[in-house]
Parts: sequence; C-alpha cells; structure tokens
Amino acid sequence: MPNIKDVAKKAGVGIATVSRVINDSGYVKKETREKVEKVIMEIEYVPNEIARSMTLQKNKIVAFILPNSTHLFFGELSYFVEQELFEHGYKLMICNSSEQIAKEIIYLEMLKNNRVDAVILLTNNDVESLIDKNRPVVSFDRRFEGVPYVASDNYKGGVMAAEKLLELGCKKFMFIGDDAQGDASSVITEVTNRRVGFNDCLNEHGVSDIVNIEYPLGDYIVSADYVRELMSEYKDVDGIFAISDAAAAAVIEEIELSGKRVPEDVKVIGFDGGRSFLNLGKKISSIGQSPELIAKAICSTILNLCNNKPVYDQIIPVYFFGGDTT
Amino acid sequence: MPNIKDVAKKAGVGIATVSRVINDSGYVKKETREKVEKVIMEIEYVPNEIARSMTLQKNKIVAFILPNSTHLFFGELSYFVEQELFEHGYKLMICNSSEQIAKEIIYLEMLKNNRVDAVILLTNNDVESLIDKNRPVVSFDRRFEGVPYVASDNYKGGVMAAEKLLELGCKKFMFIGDDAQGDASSVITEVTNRRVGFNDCLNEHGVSDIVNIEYPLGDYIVSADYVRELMSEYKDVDGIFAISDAAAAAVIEEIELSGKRVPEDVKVIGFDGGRSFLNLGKKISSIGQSPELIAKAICSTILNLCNNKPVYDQIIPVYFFGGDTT
DNA sequence: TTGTAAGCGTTATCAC
DNA sequence: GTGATAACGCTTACAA
Repeated sequence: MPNIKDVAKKAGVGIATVSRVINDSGYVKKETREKVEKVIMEIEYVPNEIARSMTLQKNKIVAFILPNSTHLFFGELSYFVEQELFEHGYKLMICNSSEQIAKEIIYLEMLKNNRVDAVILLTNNDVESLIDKNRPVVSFDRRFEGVPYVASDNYKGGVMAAEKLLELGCKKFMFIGDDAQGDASSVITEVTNRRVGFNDCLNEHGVSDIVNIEYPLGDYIVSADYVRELMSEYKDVDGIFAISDAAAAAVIEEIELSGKRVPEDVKVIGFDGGRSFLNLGKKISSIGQSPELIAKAICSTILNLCNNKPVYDQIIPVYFFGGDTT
Repeated sequence: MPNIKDVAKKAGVGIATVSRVINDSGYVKKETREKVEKVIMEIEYVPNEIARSMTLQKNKIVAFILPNSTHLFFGELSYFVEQELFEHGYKLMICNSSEQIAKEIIYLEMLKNNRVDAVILLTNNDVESLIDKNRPVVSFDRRFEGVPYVASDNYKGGVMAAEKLLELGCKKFMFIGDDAQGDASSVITEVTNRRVGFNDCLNEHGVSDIVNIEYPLGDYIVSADYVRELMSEYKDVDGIFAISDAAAAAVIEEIELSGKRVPEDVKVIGFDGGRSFLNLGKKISSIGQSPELIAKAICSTILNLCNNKPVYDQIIPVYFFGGDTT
C-alpha cells in the first residue's frame, strides 16, 4: 500500500502539500494540486484512516450498546441511527449486550481506550460508574447522572392507553410487564413511566382498583404459562395495557386460547407501534414510538457532543396506533 | 489521559517494559511487573487502541455490509455474527446499504483505507471490481471471483419444497420471487438455486408445467396488488414456493382475501424458517436457514483470513419447518 | 505556496 | 530482564 510519502516523492512535493490536497485544506497552487492528484490516481493512493485517527485522536466511530438488535424496535432504531450517522461521515459499531453487564463493561471500555468516539447506551443495568463522563455518551430510556438522554414520552403513552381503554368502556384494568430487566433488576428506567402514566390517568378518572403485574421479562418475552395463570386469576379484567408489543402478543395469544375474544371481551394495547415482521394475524393496537425520530434525536445529541456544542435531554412524542385488538 | 510514557516514568521503568506488562509478552521480573501494574491502577491507565492499531496495522473491526438489518433474517444473522466475533475480540461495524451501490462503495472503501480489517459482504449488486481481493472478504449467498463464500444449501431447499408439495398432493405449482435485486438486477446469486432446485425436482417427477414468476422484490417485499393479479391469473395453482417468508406472507394474505383457504386450497412454503416477530396468526411453513450456523461459518472464514490460514467455501444445510400453511 | 519536522501512543528490534 | 529507539502514516505548526 502506497503512503503519503510515496505520493510526495513521486509528485516531487512535500508530504504536507499532499496532505493539503487530500484534505482540501490550506493553499495549494492549482498546478501543484493537479500534479499531486494525478500521482494519487496513478499509484492508487488511499489515505490510511488509522494513521489519521492517530493524529486527530478520534475516528468517527460510534458504538451502540443495546440488549439485542433482533428485537424489532431495537433493530429499527439501530437501522435509523446508522442512516443518520452515515450522513455525517460516522460509522456505527453494533454491540449486543444481551443485558449482560460483563459485555456492557467491555463495550463501555471502548470509550476509554479510543476504540470509538462516542457511545449510545441502551441498558437496564446500573452501569453509571462505568461511564466515562468526559466522553460523548447518550442514553436512551434511562437516566444516568450527567449523561444526556433521549426517551419517548412514556408517561403520555401510558395516559393515552388509559384514555383509549376508558373511552372503549373498559371497567377493570391491568398493566403487565416489568421495566426492570437485566442483571440489576432494581434499576428504574424511563419505561416505568408507562405504568405511572397509565395508573395516574385511571386514578384521575376515579378508577383505583388496577391490577399491576410486574413480571420480569426475560429477553423481553413474556412466558405463556405465566400469562395463563394470570388470566385465570383475574377473570374480570377487560382492559389491558402491556409494556411492549411482545408482551401484548403473549397476552393476546393466551386470552384467545382461554376462549375469550380480543377485542370483544378483552381489549389489549401494547407499546412500540404494532409493527411486526410477517404478521399474518391480528395487528396489535399500540402506543407507537418512532424509531426514526428517536434516532434523529440521539444522533443530533451525539454529533453535538462530538463537536463540543451544547446538548439537551429530549422527549419524543408517541402516538396511538389503532390495530385489531381494541 | 495518561499514556504509556506516564506509566513508565512513574514506575521508573522503560516504556518497553510497560508494553510487555500490558501485553503479557516477553520476560518481566515479578517485582517489576507488580510495580508497573500498581502504577497502571493508580493513574488509571488504559492503552490507546488507535495507537495500537497504528503499530499493528490492524484494528480487529469487521464490517458487515448488508441490505437492511431490519429484515428479520439479516438481523438475526448480524446478531450471531456479532456474538461470534466478540468471542474472538473482534468488533462489528454494521453497514446498511439499502441495496444502494453508492453506499456499498463507500463501505467497501473501508478495507482499503484501513478502517476495518475485514468485510462480510451481502449484496446483489455487481461490486466485484470494487472488492480489494488482497484483504479478508467473505461473501454470503453470492459468488465473486476470488472471494470465499458461504451460502445456505439453496438448491436442496428448492428440492425439499418441491418434494413436500408433491407429497401433499399438489398438482399445479408456482414459484414466486426474483433473486436479482438492487441497482444491478442482472446479477445471479446463490438464491437462484432455490428456483432451480424446485424446478429440477418437479421435472424429475414428471411435472413440467410450472409457473415461474420472477417478480423484482423492492426491499424484499412483494406488492399486494401484484399478487392479487397473479392469483386471479393462475387460479388452478395449488402449491406455491416463495423465495422468502416475506414473499410467502404477502401471497398468503392475498390468497385468503380472494376467498381461498391456506392450506386447504393452496399450500404455501416460504424460505427463511418461518420465524417472525410478534406473529399472531398462521405460522408459515418454510425452508429454514440457520442464522447461527451461517454466522459461525462466516466468522470462521473471516478469522482464518485474518490469520492467514486457508479457507474454504461453505454450504450450510437447510431444514423444513412445518408451519400452518402446508 | 510549500517543505521540514514535531508529535500522536503504541509495538518490536536490538543492544546491554 | 530491561531500556533506548525506530517505525507505523498522518496532520499541523512554523519556517522559508
């Protein structure tokens, strides 16, 4: 591989001049520039990005640490994050933690050892002490002291779900799904606000007897057995708000197996937008969050941090998606 | 950020010794090692990976160029690739091309400019001339001269689908889905073998009147309108093999809208394994390919290339997943 | 306008 | 066992 010296020698100029040409910086006489460009073509010179990173002490790579990119919403989010970063010349490193703090530690270390310029953090573990606060970090759906965050308007989402179920005439309400996941389940995330908003709104409407199920979702999936048990225990529930579409799907399947009909007997609202991959059945009614808007917010924060500009926490609006389960 | 010199100075040793300690290479006296390790702790020294990459001329980052990680199978594949690479200390850069050759070019350039050590290439575009054949590159489901590849046993998959439909008594067969996508649709991929295997097997069983529909799938999705048209044109078809589960889903939906029943009137087999995210309806019968096995094969090839070991093309077995559509 | 030279933070060679 | 020192390939003062 030819390097900048080879170009300089062959073009009969100094390496600084070559550098100016390839970076289009500083003054270079037109003829000199053309001469250099010709040589670059001839010997197929490509600047070495590692060396460039070495000098600049940054490499325009952003790490996205998340539980599992196979989860539809996370996958969509990472897709849009990549699109957005690409527009600005940044590359995306994908880091599936599987909620294991050990993996998160290794990936967070990349900030300190210069492997990446910035980190987007999506975790339920308490990794606050592991975060290098002097580096660009953005957190999604989770607050860490001194780390800017982006979140959907989860509280509003909970309120919207409650209002919708009330409007449809439901009498007995249930919330299902625990927001505390991962190795350290004591942590409170923004996602908690889904339940809080749901309960607050119902309370305001005079409903106080709400069934709140906090079921730890292994890998974001609800176990069928547990749901079955639940449904037989609370037979009179007719309005359910699930913490995610995945949880809602499990609930709906069990309800229908038990002989009840959705939405005739029980109405169910999920969270994430009701999108699916290859759904041949009912579409889930759901509180939607926009991966595209969230990605834009996350990336603008990351880019501002990388350029030493001020950043702000951002709450992204949610919307109601009317599917077949309400 | 402290560097290796700071450690050396504070520990009263040379930088070479510090390097030996952090890399656990060469001989270091026990006391010296402990002294150095103590200083490393004290000043919280972390080796700079960019500098390390500079010296080593490699950075243990692999790029995965693929159309769209939101597509379930691709998402699963990238998930397992990341897991596998992680085990070996490699990181994964995700590069959604959206089938745009322009993006592929930019991402492929990362091999030449040392941004990444290796590339996993999943494309339908003819980018052969853009590949740096001197660097580690593995291709999935697509052959490029001089580039090792991994593919599912697509031909066998086609045969299995045909056998299954024959076994179930189907009389009139259809294959739907075009394998040539992206900017350059003239390209032939391994995926073509799904159709070839399907047709060959049927021919061997004396069936020659096969409806082969080559419909260009924009972003891997089949248009409903087109399927509707198709179904009304070929009313007697009772056995369909679709190039992907996504295509199968579109077909099934239209068939049922037209009043026919699946699988009673028409049997449909897809390709990819019938997995879905949040499917509340029928499960698609499908020829399954294992993202985990494929990821393992891809990564072993990549790692061998990175370590100058010999590599071989690999064909991964497929299996039949019996869902609700046969 | 242009060239020289000083870093950037490692690893690795080679004396001691 | 250990420590200078030379790469690695680039950007960027600073001089000319």
